Amino acid sequence: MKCRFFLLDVNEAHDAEKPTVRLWGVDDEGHRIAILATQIKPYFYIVPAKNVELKSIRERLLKSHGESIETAQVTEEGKKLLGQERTVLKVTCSDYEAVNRYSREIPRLLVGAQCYEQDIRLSVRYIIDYTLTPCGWNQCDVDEADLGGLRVNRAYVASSVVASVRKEEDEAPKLRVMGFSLLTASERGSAKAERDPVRAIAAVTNSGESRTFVNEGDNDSAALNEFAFFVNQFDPDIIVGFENNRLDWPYLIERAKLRNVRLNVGRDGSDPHSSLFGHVSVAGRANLDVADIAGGFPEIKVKTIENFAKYLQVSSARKITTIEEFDRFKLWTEKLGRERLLQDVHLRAQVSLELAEATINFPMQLSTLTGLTLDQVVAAAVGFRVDSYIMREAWLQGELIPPRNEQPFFTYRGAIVLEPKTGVHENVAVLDFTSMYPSLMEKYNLSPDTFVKPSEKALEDSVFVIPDVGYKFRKKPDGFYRTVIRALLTQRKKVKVELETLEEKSTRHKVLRERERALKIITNACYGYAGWVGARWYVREVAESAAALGRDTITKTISKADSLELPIIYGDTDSIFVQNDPEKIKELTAWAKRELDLEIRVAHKYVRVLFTEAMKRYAGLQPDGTLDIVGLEVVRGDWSDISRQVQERVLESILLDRSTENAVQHVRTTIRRLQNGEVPIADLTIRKTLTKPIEDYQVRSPHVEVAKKLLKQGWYLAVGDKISYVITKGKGKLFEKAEPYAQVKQDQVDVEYYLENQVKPAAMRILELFGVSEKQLAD
DNA sequence: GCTGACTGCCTACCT
DNA sequence: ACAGGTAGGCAGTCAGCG
Repeated sequence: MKCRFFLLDVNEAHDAEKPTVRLWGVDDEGHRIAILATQIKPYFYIVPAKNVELKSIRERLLKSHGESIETAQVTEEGKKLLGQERTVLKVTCSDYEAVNRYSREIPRLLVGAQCYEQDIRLSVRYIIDYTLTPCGWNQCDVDEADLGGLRVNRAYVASSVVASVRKEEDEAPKLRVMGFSLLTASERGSAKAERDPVRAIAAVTNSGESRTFVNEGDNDSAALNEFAFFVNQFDPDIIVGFENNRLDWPYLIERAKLRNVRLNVGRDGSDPHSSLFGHVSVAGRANLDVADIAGGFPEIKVKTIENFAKYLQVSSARKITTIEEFDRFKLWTEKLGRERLLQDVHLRAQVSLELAEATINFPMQLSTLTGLTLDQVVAAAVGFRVDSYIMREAWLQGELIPPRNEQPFFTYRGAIVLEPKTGVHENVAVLDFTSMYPSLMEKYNLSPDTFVKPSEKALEDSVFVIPDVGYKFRKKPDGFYRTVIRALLTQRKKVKVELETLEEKSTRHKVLRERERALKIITNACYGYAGWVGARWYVREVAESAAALGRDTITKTISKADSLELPIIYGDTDSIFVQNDPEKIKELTAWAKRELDLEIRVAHKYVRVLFTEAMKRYAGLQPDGTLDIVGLEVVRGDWSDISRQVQERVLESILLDRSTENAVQHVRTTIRRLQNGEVPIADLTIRKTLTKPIEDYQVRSPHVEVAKKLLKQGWYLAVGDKISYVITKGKGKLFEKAEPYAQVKQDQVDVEYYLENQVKPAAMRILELFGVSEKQLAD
């Protein structure tokens, strides 16, 4: 029989006798299903040195591995190695161990031979080889099988190879989603799993169920058991939480281990386990961390669940309040406090669920596009998303997938940034080259397989010579990156065309909008990927050439604008800010299309725009009356709110009201409030991220010293955490006066510091352009 | 012993 | 753990200084 299913998760069955890939999903009728596929066996390729007789290799190989002839099968296959057609040996093994054993021995056994694709896991292999569509519909012939302990409605054995059903318009089935959140509290510092029991676990489902498993005493076994039972009973397809990968799951796993409780919430009965991209994986389900999704919203500076909820305006957003970790234990010991905590943990689960539902379309499209499962694609960094996407492309083209190997790293010259014309400019247009780097890579065929090594000879006419760096790339045939980028650009164009024809509210429009975003993200990351040492297709010269062509492009464009007498105010990488002169802009755009074969679009229009002397920092008034603030303190997460607010008001006064006087007045008022102790501590807090382990820091800086203090007090801190501190009165260096913000009282604040090093500099950065002196602020 | 110029570390930003 | 380019704060060093 045929089974058509929406693919949610893929893993390997380690308990099976032979290598088995398990596909988890939801079928046409809404049944949760598992398909066991044993058609595929682990394999790898051997690329022998050139001019070596393959037959003899094959025989030598089988002879030297006498004991394993039965376990390996060697066949010849035509593949490409960086575009070069090669006949290679495919070694199919009975298990992984054999893959590892043979692929390690082969270079010793056969001089000059190299192994490929031995690092690709079977589950990945399956998705690639059969072009499966995660978060999409797939089908295959199946035979019904015994459930064998799997927690699904139907288990099957695949009797044919699984294939994706290319019907991307099809909606996802109705999926069961569960949000959860953990409450912990400790008498001193952060709760530690080895010491402090779970206080409560809240779970909320998208079918309206809501449970909170409370543990009042020291023994949390019951709460853990009940939670695991509830998960299995509700049987979610998607599990979400906020920072659940980093905090909730590891804590639960550790407590379960201590209490000897099974957290067997996987659909195969397994426990959650840490997985490939530093996330926690639950077999057969997609466990997602909403914090990872929040990471894709750079406009949210401090990635808390509260901020994310407010930003997206999910329905429970206004109910959510912040309870400091500092206050939690005390609240837990009080009756009312405990009620509040329980309400809070429930709300967090609820908000996680709402946030996931509001944002999940994009990761789903990204999953379909890249071939990573939903949980993986959410957890994976950009580089690995591109990696996954192009591995599939490589396989489709018969190109061998190179390993991810360690290599030396050199930086190279990047983009050009222009010195801005300082001051206020009226009526300005920002012109952008659309997808400049990928377009240049495509146009000049920049690719590892077309790159002409300095030692190689090439006919002058047959190559592109890259300006400035002098690298050469063959014009023919199409390079690997060219085919990849072309495919991405074409797909995106197609999606855009279809979007035009759709109702904005239709489901398909929503899906395609996210699909277009996914295509855009992957396309634009190709340049960075090519220059990333971790990339499988890393060739520095490719990225370096793209950067050089970018500089050439923007330089030529500036010359052209000059010759058109179109004044340029500023420019960065692939954009130039010019006087909004539609006629001349039209001419420039036409020139770019004709001479450079690149598209320029008007990305922004500013009624007025203000530049300080610095690059990458400006503020513009948009036609709709809102300010677009770039690079300045207002948009930086490491300045106190009071300085950001004052600078924003200054910019508003100047750009919107055109009144320096109002700006100055506002600064004076703020200074007075500060001096009177009327500015709350929260607005004085400075946040900085810990970017490495404490012991790796070479200097003593405020946030590092505060982090040390917190660690000493027993708080749990990890790389990536934001340290919030306030500068207090006292003697010495700033790092000696910085204190954890939750522990500072109003009268301890070093008002002088906030005046001289926060508020005044932020305000003066703008005001000094208008001849305002610092003295005038004090009046 | 203090001051100011300068350097390097560090974070967060821009395209 | 996609790239390089840039701003700007703070700590620390060191020359110069009656």
